[in-house]
Amino acid sequence: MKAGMTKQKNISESMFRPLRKQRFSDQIAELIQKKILEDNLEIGTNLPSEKDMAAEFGVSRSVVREALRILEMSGLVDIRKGPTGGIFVTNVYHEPIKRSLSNMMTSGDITIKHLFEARMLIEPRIAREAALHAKREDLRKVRDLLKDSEAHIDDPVRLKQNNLKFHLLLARASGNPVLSLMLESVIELLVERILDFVDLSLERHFLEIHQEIFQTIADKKPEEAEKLMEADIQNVNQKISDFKKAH
Amino acid sequence: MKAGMTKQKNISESMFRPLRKQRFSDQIAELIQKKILEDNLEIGTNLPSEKDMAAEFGVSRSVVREALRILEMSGLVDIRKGPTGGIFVTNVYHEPIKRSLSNMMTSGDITIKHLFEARMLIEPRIAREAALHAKREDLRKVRDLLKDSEAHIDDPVRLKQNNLKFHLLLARASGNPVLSLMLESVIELLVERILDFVDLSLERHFLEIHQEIFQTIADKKPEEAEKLMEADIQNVNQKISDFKKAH
DNA sequence: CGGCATAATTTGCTTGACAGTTTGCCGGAG
DNA sequence: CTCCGGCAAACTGTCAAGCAAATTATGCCG
Repeated sequence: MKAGMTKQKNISESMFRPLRKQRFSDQIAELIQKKILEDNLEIGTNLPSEKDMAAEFGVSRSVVREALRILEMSGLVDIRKGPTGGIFVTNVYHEPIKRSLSNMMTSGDITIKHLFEARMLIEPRIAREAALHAKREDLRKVRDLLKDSEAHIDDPVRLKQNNLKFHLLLARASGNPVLSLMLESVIELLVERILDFVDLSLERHFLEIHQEIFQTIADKKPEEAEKLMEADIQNVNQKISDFKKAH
Repeated sequence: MKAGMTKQKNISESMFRPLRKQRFSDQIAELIQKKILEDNLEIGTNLPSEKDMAAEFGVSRSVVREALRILEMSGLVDIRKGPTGGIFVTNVYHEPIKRSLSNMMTSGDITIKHLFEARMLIEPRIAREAALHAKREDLRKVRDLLKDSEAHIDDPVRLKQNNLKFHLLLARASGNPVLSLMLESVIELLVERILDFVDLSLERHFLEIHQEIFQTIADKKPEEAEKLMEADIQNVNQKISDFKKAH
């Protein structure tokens, strides 16, 4: 258990060490990644099988498999078994972020409160940006979602799903994928960890608020959208606290 | 190992699909991860070798190796060869996030502008929170850093490094690791992609601004810290634009 | 005591084989 | 003709054993 050298941080030292030879698996992961990203391969594109790639790159299957674990964790590929199986392009860039946050929760570095604070910072801004930049297509999607909720007003589970989707759609509509990415990760983690267990009876109320928010966005009123969203999240936050106290 | 059962995401769909059997490598990655996080193993702790783990878990080395690629990408372990080598605990939670953002840049989904917008949203808030919550220890670190900069006022490379560090230290001092994590990822990516090539002569000026900001934080003036930080980033942003136009 | 070859340890990679899963195909029964 | 069952095929998943490469400790020798 001798400690043994942590990673170096400052340049003067790192000038001479980091010529560390890269593993084949890392290099190949990078090549495949480059192919996917630079060629903008569509989601669902079928890449060659492990065996074929191994042959193409001139390495063993193990190396390719390790590379695939890397790409999988990066949210770039999806792997399925069987004759129609293989390696498929995907993109779930927020998964790695969710994992990092989740890990920090497990180790006790962050709490739900921190996540809510982050959400409280990002989401009102997103509402604002959405009011400014939402495209017609974005608005249509949100409108359809709200209509679906109205049509299933007595199905609280569906309402809850839709209410979550509302926030994700707005994030996409904000026009800044960086904020969208961060918000998605935070929200999905919150849902997994607590929101999933909260009283369903509130969802109908949330829907009403969402309709209000949508209106201000459709009307391109950034200030009001921002404020309403702030109130909405504060509201959810409050319900959660109540809920936690009651249990 | 019949169970399988991955994590489910939404209730209605997950009812029928996700009984996908998990790979050994995934399960083992999870076990090791749990060990690291829940036992709060210190950074640098030496885990058993591949061979030993394979024996302990009763699987082949290939499986363990794939698990290690997963943990490596999650920023949880660091692997070195040789007699003093092995598998060491680390924690670079922001690396996966940086990778995701980097991938999105490569595929053209985001631009530098988006990153700056995110930074513009997060960092003034961080300055504010730092003014409110910074511990004495945090302040000391920042003070030391600024002193080091003064002592090397004629070494622009060092100044640049320190100026970057200033932002990271402040993020840590904010008391919210979620915001800190996000900011670190964004800033480091910006540095890698562009800030590294910008005129060094400006660094001395940035140092002065940082000193001002530090003063407001030490004096616990959140409003002013927030404003100064906003101006600082706007300033950097401006310099970058100028620089890009000139090249 | 210092320097240098050597051994030991650990990761990195290869090969070949077989198991498990999922789908398409084909043939026979109704 | 259609439906059903089982077989074959095409993948990924796992194992085993061994060698290569890197890196450090060891111990010999001058």
